[in-house]
This record gives sequence, structure tokens and C-alpha cells, in this order.
Amino acid sequence: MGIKVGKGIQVAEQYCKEKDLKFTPVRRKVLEILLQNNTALGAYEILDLLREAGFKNQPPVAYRALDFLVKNGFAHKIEQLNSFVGCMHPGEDHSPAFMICTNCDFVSEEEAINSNFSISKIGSKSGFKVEKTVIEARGLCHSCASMA
Amino acid sequence: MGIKVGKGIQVAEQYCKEKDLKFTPVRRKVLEILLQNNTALGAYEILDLLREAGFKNQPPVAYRALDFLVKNGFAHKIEQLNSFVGCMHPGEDHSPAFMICTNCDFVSEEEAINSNFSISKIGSKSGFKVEKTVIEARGLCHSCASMA
DNA sequence: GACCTCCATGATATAACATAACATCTGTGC
DNA sequence: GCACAGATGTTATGTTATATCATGGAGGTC
Repeated sequence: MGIKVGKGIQVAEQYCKEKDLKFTPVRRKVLEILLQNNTALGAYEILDLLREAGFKNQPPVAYRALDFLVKNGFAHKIEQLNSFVGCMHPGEDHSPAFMICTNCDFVSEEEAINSNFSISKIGSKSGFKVEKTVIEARGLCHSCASMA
Repeated sequence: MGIKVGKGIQVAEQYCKEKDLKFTPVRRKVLEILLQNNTALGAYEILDLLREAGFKNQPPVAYRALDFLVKNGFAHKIEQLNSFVGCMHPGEDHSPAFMICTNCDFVSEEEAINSNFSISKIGSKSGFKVEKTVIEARGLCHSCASMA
């Protein structure tokens, strides 16, 4: 099922064990689905894949699992796409920045420590206390850019 | 109607004149609505306000006007909220960062040149060519933070 | 073992956000 | 007048997300 998927699942499993969180079959399956993809998936796409895998497929099934994964840092929502990606750094405290290719839909997650810092700084100029940042860029990924 | 509103409308009007764009009544009204608010408004809230002002109120009416305003830089979409804000720097080339107060819903627009730059830098590490960035922070605005 | 509590899941319905598609109108240039 | 382009009118539908209440299942307590 791919090294990436395997590692992600393993880390999530370990993390849940430590935190006494329930890594249930549907949550595991959704994480697997997300990690198997390089593109962001919408909740209803995930729902279809869940159904194919024999799970129930009412919307709350997917949204509940996604809520759990996002809340615990195993997945992220790409706000511009209303879609979700598996997290490449589960369990680690991090500030992601997402690069979304407008040509092939590839989404990569990068570390945004510096940007995040400067956003906090921007906020503090006006007395705003930043708690969470969303940083998403659109453009062309390496391979699409070189084809152009 | 407020200095902010007046100035925003005036700038938009001038800009449209120069660019030969049609600043029609419904577009003007939507911009007024957005500029009158310190919070982001959803398309259907705008639609209600349009109806009150005597405009037609099918969804496309609001979405078309919003598309026009966003495309021409008179408004921005706040992706996390599926909502819109009037732009405080119409006509100027700028890289906005939005600060969204989770307590009072106030949204402020700040300039993000430095962050934007570092996001492009993050992207370029992996060969990604950044074309557009979305930067949104959630937290507490000055006045909500001081109450806490 | 019976009971309780907590959380997850099942199931139904509906809310909220957004666009497709086609008809009609209106101003502009010829 | 007529053709064109862009804006608006109108109907319908697609897509994303949540509220609500019922049911189930693991673990603790007596």
C-alpha cells in the first residue's frame, strides 16, 4: 500500500494509542485513502471510496472521520478546494503551506515556519493574536512548469 | 454611508472608467454592502440585502457581482469562511493577509508582502512556481484579546 | 452480571454554498 | 437597422456540510 501510507498509518496508530484516541476502521480507511493520493480529495469522493470498501456512505461518515483526522493533525483541509489531504508530518508540531498545481492538481505540503512567523508579526502590528494560519499557494508544480 | 464606503466606491468607479469596465448598479450595491461591513459576508447574506434594496435575488445575481468584484480586485474571498470582504486597497497591486477574529468575526486585511515573498521561496525550493497566495489567520482581534 | 457513561456509528433530513444553461435585454459600432 | 458583446433574468440543479435523534459497543463501577 505504499511506504507513505504505511508510515502515516503507523504513526497515527502510535499517536492514538498514546493519547487514548480511537483509531477506528473508518478513520483508518479515510487516512489510507488520503495518503494514497497526491491530490486533495473532496468529502464525497472519499465517501465513494468508502462505499467501495464496504463502509456506510452517508455524508456524516466521511465528515466525522475527516474531523477527527484534521483535529488530531493527521490530515489537512485545503480551503480553496474544499478538499482534504493526508498529513506528511503526523504528530509533529508544524505550520504547513500548501502548493496546489493548477494544471495537474498535485498538492504538496511544505513547512512554513518563516511565513508563519511573519504572519504572526503582521497580526501583532494591529494587536491581533494569531492562533492558526492557513497558507495556500496556487501555481505550477515542477513538472508542469517545465512542460510549459 | 461612511468614508470607507465612499472612498472604495469612488476608486472602483474611477478604475472601471479607465479600464472600460461596467460598474453596474448591482455591482456597485454589492461593493457598498461589503464595504459597510467589518465582517465577511456570505453570498446568500448579500443576496438578502440585495433583495431588500430592490434587486433580483437569485443566487447568480450575487455570485456574478462577486466574481466581477473579486476578479477586478475590489473584493476578496475569505476561503475559510466561504465569505467575502470589500477590499481596502482597490486598484493597488497587493498581497493580502486576512486576520479573522474567532470571537467577533471581525476581518482585517493586512499587507503580506514579506510573507508572500517567503511563500514563493518555499515553493521554489521544490520547483513550484507560485502564482497566487491565500493567507488567512484566525485568532483574536485586539479588542477581543484585551477582554480575555 | 447489571448498570452506567462515554463516545462512535447509523440513519434521515435539510441547510448552506455554488454553478449550468438558456433566454432576454441593452448599449455600441458599423 | 443590424449584428455583436456583455450584462441580467430565470429555472433548475449540483456540490459541500451539518443538525438531529436513534443505536451500538467498550470500559468502569457496584
